[in-house]
Amino acid sequence: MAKSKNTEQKIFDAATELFLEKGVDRTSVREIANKAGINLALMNYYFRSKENLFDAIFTMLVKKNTRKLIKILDSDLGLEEKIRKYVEAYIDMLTENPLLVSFVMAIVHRSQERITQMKAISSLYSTPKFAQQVFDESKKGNIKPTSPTQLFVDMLSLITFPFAIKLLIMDKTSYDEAQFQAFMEERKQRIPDLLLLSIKKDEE
Amino acid sequence: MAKSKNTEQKIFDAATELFLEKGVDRTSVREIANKAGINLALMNYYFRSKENLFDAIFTMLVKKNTRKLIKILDSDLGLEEKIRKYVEAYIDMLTENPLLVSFVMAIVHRSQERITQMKAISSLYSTPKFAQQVFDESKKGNIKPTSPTQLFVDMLSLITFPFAIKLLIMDKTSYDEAQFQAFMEERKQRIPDLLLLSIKKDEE
DNA sequence: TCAGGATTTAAACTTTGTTTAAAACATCTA
DNA sequence: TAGATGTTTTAAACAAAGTTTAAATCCTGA
Repeated sequence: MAKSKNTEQKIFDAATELFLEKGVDRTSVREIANKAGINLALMNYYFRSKENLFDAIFTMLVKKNTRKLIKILDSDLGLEEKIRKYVEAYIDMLTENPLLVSFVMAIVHRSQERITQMKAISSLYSTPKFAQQVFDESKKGNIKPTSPTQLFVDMLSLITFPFAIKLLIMDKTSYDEAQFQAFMEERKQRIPDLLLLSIKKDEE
Repeated sequence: MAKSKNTEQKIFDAATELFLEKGVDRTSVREIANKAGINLALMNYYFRSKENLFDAIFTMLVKKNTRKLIKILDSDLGLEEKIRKYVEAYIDMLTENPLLVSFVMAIVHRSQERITQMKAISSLYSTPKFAQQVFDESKKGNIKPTSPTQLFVDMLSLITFPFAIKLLIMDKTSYDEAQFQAFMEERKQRIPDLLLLSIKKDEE
């Protein structure tokens, strides 16, 4: 068990590094074996397949980087502050881990079916507390009657999609890296403002 | 040239059908050759590679399906009506062509670099007229001072991203296909309302 | 008509991920 | 301690994929 754990870990670490560096598709199993200093077949021995290895790594990365987001969503903060904190933390997270974006895109694109089975993803998008909160505030008349699902999808879309089309935006606007950062920084204000405005009760 | 055009077209058509049906990755070149009734090597003769063939098909599909969208964006409609029409047409388009979504995701994921070079995509997201309009209305004081880019990115995100995470949404909400349709139908109202609210001048 | 370019073919090549079967190693029990 | 048993590692082969090659065939224009 001692040495085996070691080998498994070596594969996991080497693959993580390579996947992040060059993307999953452009990383071959032989390369992983090389970098880990192990025999080619061991990858299939420990992880059943490359796809499986990717899942394991992806789950780890998501778990590691989204704890904070889930905590915010499940906290007792008021709706406004919760949304502001969530948007900011999410944008920070994707800015610091640009590869998570492409990983998510990889999943979304390559195996929509599988994405719903991944617990890490699943828990990230499970929002009972947030939904309840929106529901309660609607009922109490503090905000407009609002579908929690629509609101949450709005929020996710506004946060995530711009990262997915980052190069397109940079191309169209001639932004450099720093300007794109500033663009996303601006969105930390803009998105909550937009969302809060949309649920704000009409003055009567 | 007569027969050749024919062969090229046969490859193109067979590949289009297969790509749409099973996705690019799950379609092999041999399958395409089979379906087209041609020799395996002809695919590489006419299109330099499978990747290239995909690009050609993708460009065709985008062109074919986005003419209407571009027309709306370049029209002389007022900002409000333009946004409403655009959102509706875009959602209709993605609803009718679910595969365009996964095609876009495939591109976004697999070759961000290349996406900016694709003229079809590029023209879809080139919005000088819309930007000018937002700029003018801002200046005239008809709407809040608004960054056209931010507004356009908001709009695209709110329209497109939900399709990308469709299965996730269906899973979380236990929607069936029809309910998801209704969900997107609702967004045809919701998204313009949201966007217009965000640019509406504060009453003083 | 026939020379030369375009098209088509069969076959092979390269690189993937994966599997196999035997060897090496470790561990536990009689 | 010796041997059996299960785990880990190895080298080799496999199948499927995209691509390339080189020869054969077809077509066209002088």
